[in-house]
Amino acid sequence: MRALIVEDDPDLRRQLKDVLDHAGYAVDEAGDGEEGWFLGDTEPYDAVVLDLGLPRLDGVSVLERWRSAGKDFPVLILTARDRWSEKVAGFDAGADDYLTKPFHPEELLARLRALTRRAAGHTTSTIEIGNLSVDTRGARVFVGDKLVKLTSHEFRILSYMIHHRERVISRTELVEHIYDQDFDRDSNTIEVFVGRLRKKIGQDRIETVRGLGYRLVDPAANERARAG
Amino acid sequence: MRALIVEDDPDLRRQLKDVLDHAGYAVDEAGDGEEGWFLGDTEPYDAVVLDLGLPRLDGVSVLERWRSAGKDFPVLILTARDRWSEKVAGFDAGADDYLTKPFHPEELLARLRALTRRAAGHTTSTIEIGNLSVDTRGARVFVGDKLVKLTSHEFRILSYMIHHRERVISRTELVEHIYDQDFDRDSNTIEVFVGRLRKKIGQDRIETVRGLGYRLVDPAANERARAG
DNA sequence: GCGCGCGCTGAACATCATCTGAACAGCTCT
DNA sequence: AGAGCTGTTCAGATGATGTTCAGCGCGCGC
Repeated sequence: MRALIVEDDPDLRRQLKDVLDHAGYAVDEAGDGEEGWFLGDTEPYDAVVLDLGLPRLDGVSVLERWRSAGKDFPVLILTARDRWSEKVAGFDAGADDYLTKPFHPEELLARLRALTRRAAGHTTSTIEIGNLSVDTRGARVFVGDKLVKLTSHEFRILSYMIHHRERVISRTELVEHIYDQDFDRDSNTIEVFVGRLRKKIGQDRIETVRGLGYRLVDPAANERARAG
Repeated sequence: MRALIVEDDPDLRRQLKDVLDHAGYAVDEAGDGEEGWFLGDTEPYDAVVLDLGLPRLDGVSVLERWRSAGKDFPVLILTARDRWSEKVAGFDAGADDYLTKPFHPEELLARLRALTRRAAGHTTSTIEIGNLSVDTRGARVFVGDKLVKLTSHEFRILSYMIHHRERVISRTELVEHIYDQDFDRDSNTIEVFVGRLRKKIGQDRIETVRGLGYRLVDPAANERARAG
């Protein structure tokens, strides 16, 4: 974890650095707003501790510049004054947390932990096979860069297949996962859907294994390894 | 946005509810730890305000149970006492922010905004998609540079959608986050609102994904690459 | 090579989700 | 109480979507 401290009071800055150092952060320091802004704009920090009263460029402005430049690291704001209106301004400029001096080192660390913990919780939701990519949250499918419109059931089937890639999936397995309990067992609905899917995403992306079911494959990788 | 208040003092609870109501949240209330835990375990909240001193089950325990059950909504902790050791315990139990009584309503709102904003992966209080920009603080919406007047619920829906941009949002998800506990589940209110929204911000900005729900998109970016 | 069945496909059909306009109800402000 | 705004309900229209069906191609076992 890499942290930036922007604080003009040398004593407090030193104290902050000690605390963060001790907690295992790699710490950079800045003594005024300009320097702080530059560092934050340049280096990839995991957390920033920012004083509001700063020479050369005040804290809220620094924060606004970062945010409008797309920087999204968590920022914890410090101030000596306990004025709620300033806190509100800080929050709306994009701060994630706030601490009033004097504070207890343990509390600063706890807040930083909370911030970095939450910032880490971003996961992707698109699965790819070859140049076919399925965005499971957005319910969208791309072939290359081209958006393909699928109906609800088509998407469910493709989604299930791509979650079990390179495996043969039987018709009944599909039926059981697409529909609830009772569904007419002999019906060729699945075949119709697979047919429509093939038309939309490309014929060679879904292989049919006669007597067993279907398999989703990467057509480009087919030439490479062919066993039987 | 839907919020839960867990607070045993009836006066303070009423005051909190008023503040959040007025800010456009759909608010549920709980008077003790057990009830609060149950609601948080059952309903999908976007933010929780949790008192630490509670009858039946104390706040830290409630929070710990939620977190170990995988609940990841942002939690803001309240306490009358200014004891930092309790704050630290709260943070390490999984709290995202902390406020000491007495507090200024504006500050509570600012902190909640910061929490929900970050939980959705955004850093500033105005969120844009294409030339549509939503100021979550001022509750104002612009198409290009033209101000659009939205009613309270229209704004709530658009606000929730833009916090979860490029994702399909089901009708029930919308209902659960726009309204509090008791609401007639089958009603086409949402459809009516979406229709009115489309009339105000442009037809092609809200796609309907049949059988799944709606998706807020940038109509200009139809051919462009995908997001993660 | 031959026939059997499995799987494919196009079109027709039925259904269901969603949209839309309008009316109604509730609240606030004067 | 009345006017205006907002949220909710309702019913009919509409079109996309799921399902069925019948005919055909073709691989597979014999």
